[in-house]
Formats: sequence, structure tokens, C-alpha cells
Amino acid sequence: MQHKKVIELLQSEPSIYEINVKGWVRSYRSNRFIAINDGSTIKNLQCVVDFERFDESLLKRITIGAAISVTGVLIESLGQGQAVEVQVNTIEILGDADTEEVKLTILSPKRHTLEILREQAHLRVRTNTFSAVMRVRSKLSFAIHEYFQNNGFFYVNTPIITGSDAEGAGEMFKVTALDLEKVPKNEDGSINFKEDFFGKETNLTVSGQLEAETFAMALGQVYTFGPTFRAENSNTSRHLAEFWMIEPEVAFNDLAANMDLAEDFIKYVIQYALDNCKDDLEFLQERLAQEDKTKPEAERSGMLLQDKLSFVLENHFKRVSYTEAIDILKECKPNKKKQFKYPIEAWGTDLQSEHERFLVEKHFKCPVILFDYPAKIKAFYMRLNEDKKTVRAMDILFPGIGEIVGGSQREERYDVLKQKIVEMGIDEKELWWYLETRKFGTAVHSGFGLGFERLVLFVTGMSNIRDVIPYPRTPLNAEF
RNA sequence: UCCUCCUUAGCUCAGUUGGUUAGAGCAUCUGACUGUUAAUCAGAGGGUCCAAAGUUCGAGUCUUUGAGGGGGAGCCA
Repeated sequence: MQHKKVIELLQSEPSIYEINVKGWVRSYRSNRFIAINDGSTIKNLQCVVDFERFDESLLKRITIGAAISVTGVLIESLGQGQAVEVQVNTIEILGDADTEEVKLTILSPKRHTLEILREQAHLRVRTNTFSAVMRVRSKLSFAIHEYFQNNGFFYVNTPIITGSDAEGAGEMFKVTALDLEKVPKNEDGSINFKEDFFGKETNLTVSGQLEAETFAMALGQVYTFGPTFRAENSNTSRHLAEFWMIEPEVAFNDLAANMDLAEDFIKYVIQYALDNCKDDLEFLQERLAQEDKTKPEAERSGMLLQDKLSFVLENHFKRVSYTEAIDILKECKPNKKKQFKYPIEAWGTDLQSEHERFLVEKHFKCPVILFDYPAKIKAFYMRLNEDKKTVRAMDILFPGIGEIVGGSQREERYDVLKQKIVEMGIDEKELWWYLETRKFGTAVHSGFGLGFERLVLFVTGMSNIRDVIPYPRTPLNAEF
């Protein structure tokens, strides 16, 4: 007898042969209908028992959350709502779930808030919403590899423990094997890292970009896809202390080619999700529509999830230079009516969330790529333009998410790069290996970083980044 | 880190100018039910009112401090 997954059975024709299916009980109605789910799909399989043929003591143990094994025959359903169901011959309880204890958890069959689900993250993946999000996350992850592998990219595993603190992408987590009770000190009172494991100060990576660049100068087209750590005290629905980032890096690509790549890549993975996660996206769409109804009129998105995704696919991302964006913002109604908390006055300051949201959600009403930012507000490695004031940076802004991609054409000129490093007060000795890429066959090259969880947020329509990663790491939270 | 709101049953919440025994819905339990779809119907049990201190004859309610959480901002992906 064959052990079948729920997803296989739901797609099968009725048959006279006995099958076996294992899963967790989602509901047991009317002393007759067991809905079981095994994670293979969001849908449940209805198993029908004739209770007169079973021990009452066995049936009592069919409770929500219990793991059971069922054998029976797949027949055409006698009821509405499903095409097939299992006529049960035998039931084995694999793992009981005490109802008095289950009722204290999110497994109890009622609505729960996302906040409560977060407190029981080890159980939340048993809910429809989370299993859907996690299946979509897995598919997106695969689509990312598929896109790059199909387009001649090589997957690079850049180090997670890093010795360089030069990227400047944020506060870093320190990595040490020193006994924190008795830290070795130098004569001047500073910590003597020579006695530490690596003989120098080390941190968890905030970006694999610099290392990826060195690989792009040999393999041509590379990408990283790994965990990234930022010790920023960020308490928002868009930030995690530990998140996953995709960083392609391509030799001979200028900024325009970089933007083309980012747009093509994002559209590919979204299309992949639409094609391969239909049931989950339908559920998430319904969930989002229900959530929308509880919101005041002004905050409603008014668009179904799958329509939102299709909209991104069908429209070119609007490409706007920083300077053009400032002009638009200066002349816009909210600025003139002084509705911005930070009014737009002069060229050169960074855009605030409210400005980015205005451009994406109100003005262009589609994803926006902002490029050619003032050099002063961007990182040292970005390619300086001929005007000497701006750099070839680009940020992709998405509705509801904000910045989903940040990238640039890299400064390939040795002298210019070295001067930038000095100007920004970075220790050039730390970056000797990075500078050497500009000495030996330097070339124009570009890349970007895409926050994986922000992509999952957009595709699933969830609103808090803590709800699209299995076990979120945020300030004051490292449970599980 | 800043601003703001919240914390009462397992969950979501109500709780009057400070007053006697703190309520509802869902969930759970008991019973009924052989075609249910968040099953339905009848009944029952369930409380450190976030913590500490204070004001008061009397605090779920007022004051102070602290903790945790939501939303927004900054930093960014």
C-alpha cells in the first residue's frame, strides 16, 4: 500500500485501491469528518469515518493537532466542497494532542492575531497563513537560484565571519572566542585582539558585496544568497537583525545594465510565484482582502494581491534620477501644503520614507528606480559621475515596502577609489585586497543587494517582516 | 534610539464621576447529532485585572516608575 501526500490525493482520480496518508488533524466535525493536513498543500484532505465501526476510545483521540495515519479508499466525495475524500478503513494515532493543553496554544481552532502567533513561532507554521508564507518563501528561494543559474551566473558563498569593517552598511555583531570574564588588554587599555581566535577583530557579515566583487572579476557573473547580520537597534516592520540577502555582481555591466538586470530578475521570481504558488497565493489574497476590510477607507490597498503582482510584471519600473525626484517633490502638493514632516528644500539631502512613499504610491503609482544620488549620502565604492557631485547608485522602491533593492555601478578607477577611501576616513590597509582588484585588470562592474524577506513580504502581502521568516531575530528577541 | 498607543479568562475585547459577587464572543469540557465545510444546538468550568510603589475608608479604574507588545520615525535590504 502506498503512502501518499495530501497534494497527490487531491489531484488523483477515485480508485478502488487502498492508500495510506499521514498528517495532522485540522478539524473533526460531526463525529464523522476528519480534515487532515500534511503541509504538502494548504488544502486539507477530508477523511470520512463510520463511527459505529470504530472504538469510541480511539475516536476520542482524534483531536485537533494530533498526528494520525489513515488507510482507506479514495472515493468521489458525497458532499460539496471537495472532489474526493477518503473512506476510512483504519486509523492509527501517531501522536496525541491533549485538548486541554492545545487550547492554551495557537493550535486551538479560532482566529489568532499575528502577534500571538509570533510568540509561538514553533507552532505557527501549522497555521494556514504561515504554511502558505513558508511554501511561497521556499519557491521564491528556488526561483532566485533558477534565474541566476539559467543566466550564466555562479553562486558564491562569501564569508559569514568577516575581518573587514569597511563596508559601513551598519552596526556589526562582534565574533569572539575570548573569555568575556577576563578580556586580554593592551597597555593602553584597549582589547588585545591578537589573542583572539583569528588574531584580529572579527564580525558577522553585513554584506558579501566586496568579496563578491573580487569573484565577479574572475567568474564574470556571480551572486550570493546568504544570511546577513545588522546590529542596528531597528524596531520596524521592515528590519531584521538576521536576514537573507541576494547580491549579484556583474563584470562589464554599467548602471543601466544593472537596472535592467534587477528589473528582469524581480519580474522573473514574481512570475514564478504566480505560476507555482497558486493555492497559497489565493489563500493569502483572501486573507489580505479580509484584513483590508478592517482598515479605515484611506489605508486600504483596494487591489487584490495577485493583481498587485501582475501589475508589477506588466509595467516598466519608472527610472528617475535623484535630481528629477527632488524637482517633482519640491513642486508636489504635499510639499507646498507643508504636509511633509520633512519639507523638501535643497538638493543634497537624503529622501525620507514619506517622500519615497509619495513618489511610489501617489505620483508614479508603480515601482520606481531612483538613480544618480548625491555622492555625500552614499557609500565609498560607488562610481563617481562626471559632475563630481553624484554617484551611479540606484535604489528600487516598492509600494508598501520601501527600498527593496540598493545597488550601484562600482568605482573601478584605482585613484578615485583610493581618494574616496581616504576622504571617508576608512583604513585603506583593511581594504588592500579590494583595492588590488582595481590594479590588476580593473573593469566597469555593477551589482545590487536585494532583501529576500522584503521580497517575500511583497509577494505574500504580509505587512510585518517578522512574519515571513521562520524565527525572526530582532532587538530583544532571539527566542527559539 | 525617539514619538505614540496598548497590556482585564487560553484568545479578541467591554468594564459608568473610584464602590459591594469583574462581563461578552470565540476556544475548552459534558450531552445531543450518520453528509459536515470556522458544523450546529443545550449546559458547565475558567481571573495574580502586566509588575512594583503610592493616593484613598475603598483601586481593574487615579499618580509615579519599570517590563513587554503594536504602529510610526531614524538607520537600511
